[in-house]
Amino acid sequence: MDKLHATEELILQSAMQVFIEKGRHGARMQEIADRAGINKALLHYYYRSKDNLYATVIEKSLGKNISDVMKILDKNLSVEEIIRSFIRDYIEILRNNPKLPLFILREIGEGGEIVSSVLNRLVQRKDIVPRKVLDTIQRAIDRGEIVPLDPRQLIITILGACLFFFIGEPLLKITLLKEGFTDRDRFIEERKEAIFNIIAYGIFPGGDRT
Amino acid sequence: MDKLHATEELILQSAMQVFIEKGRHGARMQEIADRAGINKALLHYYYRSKDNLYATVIEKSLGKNISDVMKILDKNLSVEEIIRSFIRDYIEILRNNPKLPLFILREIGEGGEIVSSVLNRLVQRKDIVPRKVLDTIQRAIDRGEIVPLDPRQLIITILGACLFFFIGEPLLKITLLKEGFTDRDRFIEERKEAIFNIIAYGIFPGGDRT
DNA sequence: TTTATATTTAACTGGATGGTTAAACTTAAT
DNA sequence: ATTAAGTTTAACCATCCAGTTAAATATAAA
Repeated sequence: MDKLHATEELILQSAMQVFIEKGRHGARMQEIADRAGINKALLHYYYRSKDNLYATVIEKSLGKNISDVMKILDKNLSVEEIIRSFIRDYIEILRNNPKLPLFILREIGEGGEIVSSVLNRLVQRKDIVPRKVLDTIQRAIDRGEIVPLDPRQLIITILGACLFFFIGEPLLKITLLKEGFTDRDRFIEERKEAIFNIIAYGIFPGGDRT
Repeated sequence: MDKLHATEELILQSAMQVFIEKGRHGARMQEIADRAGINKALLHYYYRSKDNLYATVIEKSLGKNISDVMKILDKNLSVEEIIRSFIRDYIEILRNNPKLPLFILREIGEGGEIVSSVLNRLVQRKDIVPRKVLDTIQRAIDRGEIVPLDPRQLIITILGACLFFFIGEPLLKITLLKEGFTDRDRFIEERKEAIFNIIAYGIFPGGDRT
């Protein structure tokens, strides 16, 4: 990376960290500068304003997040393989960036002009509807390979199942996981299997549908 | 309600709204006062400081959230009935307070001293591990009524499945639900059935386990 | 009516923040 | 070596914010 973009990128990474930790209004430009090991004036040299920096961070992290999900979902595989690999790969991504999803959900949930224009720009720039996987699921339903259901309900359910451990972890640790939670990595690994098995086969053995 | 507590409660409700919308650092005391229809000095008369008000809001909303979940989970029912009623009731609660969970997850994810001490106080004050439902599930597993799995994995999966639509809605609306999402209430109702059926029976018909 | 408490007003304050500036310094390219 | 661009420093500034204050007013209770 050339020097010009190195500093720009360094600032962006530092800003992302601080915004993730402190939120948009809690983050301080001086702190971002300290984190990046530069002086504050340089933040403005490169990004002009706090809002601009924030918008760039939102755009970057959102783009990456959606891209991650789409990449995993849009594969030429059977539904079973898509679900299995999605759960496995997405949880791996979440394990490596546990704080990013909550940051994104939080900022988008909060709304505001900056977020809105980032979202609008994103939508204008490319189609982010996961059409392929929706079709794949629907075709599998038509062929009787999976039960009739709205593919979107299925995907939302899987997303939520994968995400929740990571976005709710501090709370889970004082409630559900307060006792006997000794190996986080193992629990996450088990999570991959557990989610897939529940989604695929449910929890009632050989159960009939009602 | 007596007058003394009416103002105190009014301030608290207004503060909760504003904190939910703007976050801790984005919320302004003047705005909270405006929302409550009082003058700003009265905020300090009743709650002494912004931090104190925030801590009270966190404690209140967290307490309610955990209480909601625990109340639904800790019933004397079969596993099937617990899951069915949990999904139904929890989604109803979420429908009526769509912004609260994300607020809580966000603030806890952000951490900080205030949140930590609220969490500590909460933990000291009472046991918030949902023991009963964990036992119920484990006993059903032992009896072969449901497949062997870690009860905590199951509960986390169900929580995530119920929550995600609500916390991720703005993002889902430009991605997965961009097209054909015309009746939100209907979608939410369908969600109850979809989640239950997926959890209970999975998506592969009469599927064998792997 | 008096007393006590709750509420308001309007102005103020100290500190923090995002942003700016000019000059100096450093680094990279020619 | 010179020039151009990137970076730093240190100070500054206007604005905003949480919090304060004294006095006045309103409301509730006795």
